[in-house]
Amino acid sequence: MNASDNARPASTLARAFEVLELLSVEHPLLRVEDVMSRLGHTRSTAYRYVKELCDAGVLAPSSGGMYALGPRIVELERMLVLTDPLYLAGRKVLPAVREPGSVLLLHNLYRDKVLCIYKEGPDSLEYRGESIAVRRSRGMPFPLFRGAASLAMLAFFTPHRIRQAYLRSADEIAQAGLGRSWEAFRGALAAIRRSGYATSRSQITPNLAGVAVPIFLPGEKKVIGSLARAFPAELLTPEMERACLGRLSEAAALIAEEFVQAGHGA
Amino acid sequence: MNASDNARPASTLARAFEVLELLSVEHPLLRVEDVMSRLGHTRSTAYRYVKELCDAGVLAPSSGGMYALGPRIVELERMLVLTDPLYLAGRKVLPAVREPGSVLLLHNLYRDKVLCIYKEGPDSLEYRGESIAVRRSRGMPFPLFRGAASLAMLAFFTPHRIRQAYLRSADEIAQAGLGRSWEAFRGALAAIRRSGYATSRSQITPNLAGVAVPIFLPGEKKVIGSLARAFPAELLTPEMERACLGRLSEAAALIAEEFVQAGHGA
DNA sequence: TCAAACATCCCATTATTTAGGATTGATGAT
DNA sequence: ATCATCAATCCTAAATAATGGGATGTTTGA
Repeated sequence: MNASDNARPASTLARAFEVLELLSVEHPLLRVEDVMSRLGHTRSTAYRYVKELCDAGVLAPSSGGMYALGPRIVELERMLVLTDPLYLAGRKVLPAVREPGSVLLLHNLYRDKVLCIYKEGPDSLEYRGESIAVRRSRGMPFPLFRGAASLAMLAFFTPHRIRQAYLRSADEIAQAGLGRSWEAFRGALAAIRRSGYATSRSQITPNLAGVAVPIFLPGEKKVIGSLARAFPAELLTPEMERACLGRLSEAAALIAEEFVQAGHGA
Repeated sequence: MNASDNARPASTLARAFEVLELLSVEHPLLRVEDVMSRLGHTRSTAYRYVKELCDAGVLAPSSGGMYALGPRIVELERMLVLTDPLYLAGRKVLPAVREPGSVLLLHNLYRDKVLCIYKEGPDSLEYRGESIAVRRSRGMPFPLFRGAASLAMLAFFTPHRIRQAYLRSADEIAQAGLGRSWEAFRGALAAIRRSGYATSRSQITPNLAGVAVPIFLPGEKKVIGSLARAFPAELLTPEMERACLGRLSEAAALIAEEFVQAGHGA
């Protein structure tokens, strides 16, 4: 859809950060050759980027000319764990409000992605003797258009930003079943806003469903995240949705309250 | 000692990363004003750095013109937890070899700092009814010249790198009690190499002592980290040191073995 | 000792960053 | 609503740093 798709990022910093995008859980090591071929840099430039990222500590030489993520990441993540108001609020509130056997998930916005930042509960749900793994955990990114946790935030974007998102990702939105037209999409989100919560079934993991509510700052207005509960898909009846909603909303309000307090800590 | 201390870093990437250095656990928020005043940038430049770091996801706007660390950090740290061979090796080996009530710590090199990357055991040690907190945990950085975990790595640097470290940090080394001269420092490290392990007492936390061994790649040679055990200072007698050493060395060898396997995983 | 792979250095050319002020955009109080 | 205040972006010529291509060091392992 977009004409200029693989255009060079404008700034040096952005180009350097592209190097980190080459890494993934499946391929945690990279060679300078990769930087050259995949990003179209010359040898000198590739080595310079890699060196500077190493100097910054976000990349580190491994063995045999390979590079991996560096220790600065670990240091920074520790700061985040000790200071991020949303994470701290979740950590404080969720253990107390969680019902035994259930799984609660806290999510964050991340440009046009959604990031899971906290999971409270077991790593799998039991249903009829089967065990369904809840793969989400801190640090996992998700698409903005799939899953209850994402929709609960998306629906409360400003109208302008919703429009932007549609224009950029109409095809992805259609694929996710959110509507094949702007009208349909708009309608789907309006429905979420009216009911105050979002649901999804098997959108990301088969047999797994979710109910999610947005988390607002106490002064109503901006969404700072979403709180979701995971269910075995067959268990999530409309009655269950409503039963669950009250507790989730309460918890979301508590989190928002704690968020404000933690945020003032510095 | 160094003449040109607060010289401008050469590259824009390095300058941009300086912004992240302004953040700490105590001050997790920064204003653009801070970037201007503390790093000596103009308004435009400060805003541009902040914007580009936000675009990269390592910084994120908070409220009221403040900025905090961003979600990309969390995403990257997750990759590290799932792929870092040293961390994975520690996680696999240490729970099994740890004696009840003891605390084992795994450390990493990080340019000229040392980073704790894994703790196995309780958050505090009990001794004579008192509870001594072991503050180390994943992500905490430590100076290269203090603490057993650091010394166990430092001593096995190449002679050239040891010399470099001395030239750059003679004063810090003297303060840490590692010797007031090059000869003394060299001697202290030689002693550690001969015995194969390092100890420290109350160097970082009062009443806390440590014994640490380096972790070598199986093909002898490069240090990839260190394994330490924390003790109440009064408990760490010379006999205890020796008793502890065998177990630590064994564990270090196991970690090295696992490290190689994990490293080949990709 | 040598070869092979890995990494850095060099430097004229080119493209990006920079400063500084004007402009636009958000927020909140009156 | 309207204005005042702060936050953030936009604009330009001049200053500065990034770039590429090849030569040159540096490890590593036979």
